Amino acid sequence: MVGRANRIHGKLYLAANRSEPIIKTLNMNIPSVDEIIGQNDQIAARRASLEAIAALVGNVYPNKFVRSRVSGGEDTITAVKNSDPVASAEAEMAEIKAGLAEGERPPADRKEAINERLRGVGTVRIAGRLTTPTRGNFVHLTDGIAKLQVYANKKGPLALIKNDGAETTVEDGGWALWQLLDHGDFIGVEGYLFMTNTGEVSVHIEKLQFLAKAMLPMPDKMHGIADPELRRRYRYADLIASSLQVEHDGLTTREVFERRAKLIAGMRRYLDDHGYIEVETPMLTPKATGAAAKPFETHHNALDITLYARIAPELYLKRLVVGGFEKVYELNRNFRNEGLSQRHNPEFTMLEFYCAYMDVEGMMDLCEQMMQESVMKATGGLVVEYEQNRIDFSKFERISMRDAILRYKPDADINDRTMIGLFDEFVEPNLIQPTFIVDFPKSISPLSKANPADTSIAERFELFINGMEIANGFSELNDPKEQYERFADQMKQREGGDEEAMVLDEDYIRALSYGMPPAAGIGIGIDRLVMLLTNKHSIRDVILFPHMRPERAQAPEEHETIEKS
RNA sequence: GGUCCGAUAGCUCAGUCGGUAGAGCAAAUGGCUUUUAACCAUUGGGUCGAAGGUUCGAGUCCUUCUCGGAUCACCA
Repeated sequence: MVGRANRIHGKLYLAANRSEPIIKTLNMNIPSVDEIIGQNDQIAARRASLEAIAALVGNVYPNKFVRSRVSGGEDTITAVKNSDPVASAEAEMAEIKAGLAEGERPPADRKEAINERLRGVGTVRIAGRLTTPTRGNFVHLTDGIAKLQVYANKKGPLALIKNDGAETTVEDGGWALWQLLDHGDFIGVEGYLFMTNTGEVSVHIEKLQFLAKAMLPMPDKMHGIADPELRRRYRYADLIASSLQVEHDGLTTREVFERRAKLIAGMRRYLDDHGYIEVETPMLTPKATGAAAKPFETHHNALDITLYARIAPELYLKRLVVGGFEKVYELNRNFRNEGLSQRHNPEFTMLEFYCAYMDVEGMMDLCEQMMQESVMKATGGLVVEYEQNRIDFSKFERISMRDAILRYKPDADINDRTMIGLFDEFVEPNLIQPTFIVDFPKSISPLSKANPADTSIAERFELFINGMEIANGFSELNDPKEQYERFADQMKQREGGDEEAMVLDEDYIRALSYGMPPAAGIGIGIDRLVMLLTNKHSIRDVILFPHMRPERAQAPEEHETIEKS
């Protein structure tokens, strides 16, 4: 411990003499240099606790703790908390207490009957993080999902599990360890279940083992981490705060990402069940194409070529349709070298899928059905509250871009050039409920088939919800000659200064020349959909580790070298 | 990049008209040991984001800078 501290001290000594710490603390429980070298009283106290625990138990970072089985499964805190004996005991106690006056104790015989049943469960072995400060003899442990109260009795038999090398031995003295524990430490306990007077099932600890130390103070249990930057930058601490927090509005950070996982699982399930095959196409590509966006550039040393992080998997997936994958999807990241905003992260997750022999109408039907099923799986319903709106996924409107503009701006002068501008300004913010906008101008849809009835219009749709573009799909252009001409047109715009016009991909033209069946495809922005389902207003709140400015020192010397953007 | 708002104890925040730096929680010490958001008592903890200016005196007023948030423009 001392050696480690000295090393840190030596390494950072120069920085410590500057006016500012090299690790920016920003009002958070993250150590500055002073704190790392031990001048912060709270960290110093934890170090002292660690050393005292080491003297007591030996190895303070043991390699494992085997959680026994209560009813077939592993004894996680969640499993115990949700098990039938615990749930029914708490329900019965709640019923008893409902019939009692304020402060009145439950009848001893009824409580004893409950305890009798709880003892029948036998010994439980659970492990977790201490979520409440260790005053008194009750604390809560959490596995990140559920909390379970544990109880240590000073007088009762309370054994200490020591961790000496590979050996674990059991001795008296658990109370001595109990008194050294800090908020946030990990412990494992063995004991029996009992009912407290206040109606909470707890574990009466018979054996106590120390499992890991929290050297930094835990985030505030009432407020969590309030600063959005710190929540995103120190996501691990934010997630801990999720499990500690007593009161919160809406979903905790953990719940947001659980919901995200459910949505994605629901979409995979839907596509797998409908005969789609999941594929992975290159993320590092020689051409950044398939969408209108600026790419990230990198360099492959051995080949000595420039590669681009993909901006869309579209053209690769359609090559697979050419190759005979009639139903294919990819669910992964795309990268666009553009500004950051509430709705834009440099890397974002998109689901793209393609279905042979289908057109744009069929794709809209499919999109609607898939979204409904996966929204239902993620949230348990089809209506979500977002800001002041109630968004109803049970019906998706379809309206042409022209009609939508006329609805909100009846006197609009609509032509190919003005259409998109009018749409963005007057229509988009009004599209709160799920709405498919159809009949896009062909000129801005270079990969899309034209409508046979009106060749100036593309068979393309975009799905809008709460004023955000969520999905984009079309009948895929499969005429190689026309596709070549559309690319050529894009390249002309590019030369005219439009950096985001699409790049010609000759190999894709070759692929189409082998023949691609009629097909429809779609891309769905997963992050934005998650925002809607979790009532989050920033994309950074639905991405675990969103991109941030690098954390750095504020030392004056370094300011001069920082690029002004 | 433009505009607006913000930065005070480890955390969440007060700080009036410019006049000795505050609370709750967290921490330490002692007490208590079936508690329920955070048991009771005591104690420690601050270069008020940085630099400069006005003033007898600046957390407070002015300028510049840093960092963050909101918003606008491009983008999914």
